[in-house]
Amino acid sequence: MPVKNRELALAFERIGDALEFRGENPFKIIAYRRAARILNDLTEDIEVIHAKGALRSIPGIGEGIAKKIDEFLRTGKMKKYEEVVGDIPDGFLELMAIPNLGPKTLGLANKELGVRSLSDLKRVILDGSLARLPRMGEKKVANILKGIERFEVSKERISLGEAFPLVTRVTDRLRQLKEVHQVSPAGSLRRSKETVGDIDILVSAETGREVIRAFTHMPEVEERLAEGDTKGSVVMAGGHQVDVRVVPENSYGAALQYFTGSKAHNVKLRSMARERGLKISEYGVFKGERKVAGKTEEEVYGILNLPWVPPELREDRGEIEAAMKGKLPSLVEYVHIKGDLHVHSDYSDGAASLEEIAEEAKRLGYEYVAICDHSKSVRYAGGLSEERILEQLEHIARLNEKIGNFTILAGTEVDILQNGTLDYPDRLLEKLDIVVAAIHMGFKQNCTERMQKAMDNPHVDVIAHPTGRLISSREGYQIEIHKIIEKAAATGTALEINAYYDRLDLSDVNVRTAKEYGVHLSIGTDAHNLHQLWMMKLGVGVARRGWLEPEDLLNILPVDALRDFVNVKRKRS
DNA sequence: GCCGTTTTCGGCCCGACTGTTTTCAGTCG
Repeated sequence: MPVKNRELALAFERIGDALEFRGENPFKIIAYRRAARILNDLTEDIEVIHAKGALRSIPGIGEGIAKKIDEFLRTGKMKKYEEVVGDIPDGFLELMAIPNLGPKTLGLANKELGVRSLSDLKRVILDGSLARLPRMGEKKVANILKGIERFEVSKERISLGEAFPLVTRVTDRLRQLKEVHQVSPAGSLRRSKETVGDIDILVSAETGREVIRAFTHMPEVEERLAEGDTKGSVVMAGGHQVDVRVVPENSYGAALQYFTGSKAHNVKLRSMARERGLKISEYGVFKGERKVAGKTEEEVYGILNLPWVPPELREDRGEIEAAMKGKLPSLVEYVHIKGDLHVHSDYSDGAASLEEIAEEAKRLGYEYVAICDHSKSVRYAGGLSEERILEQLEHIARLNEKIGNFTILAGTEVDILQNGTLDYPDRLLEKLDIVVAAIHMGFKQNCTERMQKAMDNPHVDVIAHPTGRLISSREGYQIEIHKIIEKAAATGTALEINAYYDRLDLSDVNVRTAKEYGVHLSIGTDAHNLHQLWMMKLGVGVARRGWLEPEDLLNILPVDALRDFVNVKRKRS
């Protein structure tokens, strides 16, 4: 994300928090938070938009916020920020993330008891003074204390790749119950968001009690938080919360729509409904007292004259406007994928042999798989010497003759060195079917220029994990992603959607920007063993969140067309 | 603070749950 987009988003987020804490007009708070979200989601650099004088053309950015953006970009400061956030102690606003403790209570504790930090808060709980404030009591304070415990141990959101297998186990189990009609994950997991908060699962059934009981008594359940007739909530082994809700068949669609979110998408949908004299809730769409839709999601969208919107698009990033105009993209699907374009074998640091990988890829229904082991400088990952990769090349050729109806593509994940040259010479690269290039060392050293230089090489077909981020632990290279995308467009180089669960790099928003620049994308799992090949599904999720249609992806090409793509760039020079 | 084929002012999504209340405020999703 462009650096100013991020800084402005953070500033508006903080202003929103501060205003909430100060008990300001809630709609003003929403406006700031909306602006923060818009800046996070923006595919363009806000400085570019500012230079064009087009700030006000962004929906959700009005006169006030446009002025503040302008002030910040010109002077590096924002008066409003200093005013409302300036004198609040560091870390105080974060206390609003404590479950069961909201701005009102925090504000009260601050005003009446001088609470300014987490340790202050604990003190006024323990000495009983918080419980004596108006509308407070023993139980409320006990809940806040529980919230603090969760806050302190809170593993933040878990990654999609960890949540996915967990939710599949639960939904498979629920489907076996005779009371159950339909089962679906909901929430951010259904939207394929890269991280997931609590895991929500929706069930339609005639009676809820037995379903909930079966769920809360699954062997993996560590703690039961709630166990009613329509809702069950547990902590699973590993500390992740999972909620199951049971609804009757005739409101399943409305409930699924509701619990899938995102919040911003739903808010917009509801406000559209209101303009038409309709009311949407998780029970259905109502005209006065009369229920007019709710059995399926298609019905809910249909009553607003909209086509069904794929869950991955439901982020209020223009999908509702596109749906109104009949311009929703027809998104790529997992069944379109003909091969995995980034897999490691036991030649470098992977666990599986070429034979095993080919067999498994074939079983998954692919037509090809690209073996992209590390190059010689990446010692810690068993990078291949030039002799060794030539051996591998011959090995692949022999296997391809043996296997019918399937192609192993000889590739490499060649390192982009500190000076921007590649770790193998061109005379070697030209022997390979596909060349994926990546940075693994010197994350802070002019990465933008190095990648640009690499893309100028006619043999480089794909840039792997272009930002280098690790979701759980690392920010990524210091790069200007827009320059990378522009260069990819100019040189006919594809950018990777690395589907490894902790990477998902490029991210959804960057994928969408790349598409807008006409860049092709390539999904690779970066799998280091057979089991990890399933993560292609995560990559497809990111592609769909980036609005990709089949033709935007290399992976949907038959093998000959894929070779054509490679040759076009090689012949250019 | 944003926004407008009913509005440039007066709205802004909706409901459940909980705990504190004697009619409702706060928090959550």
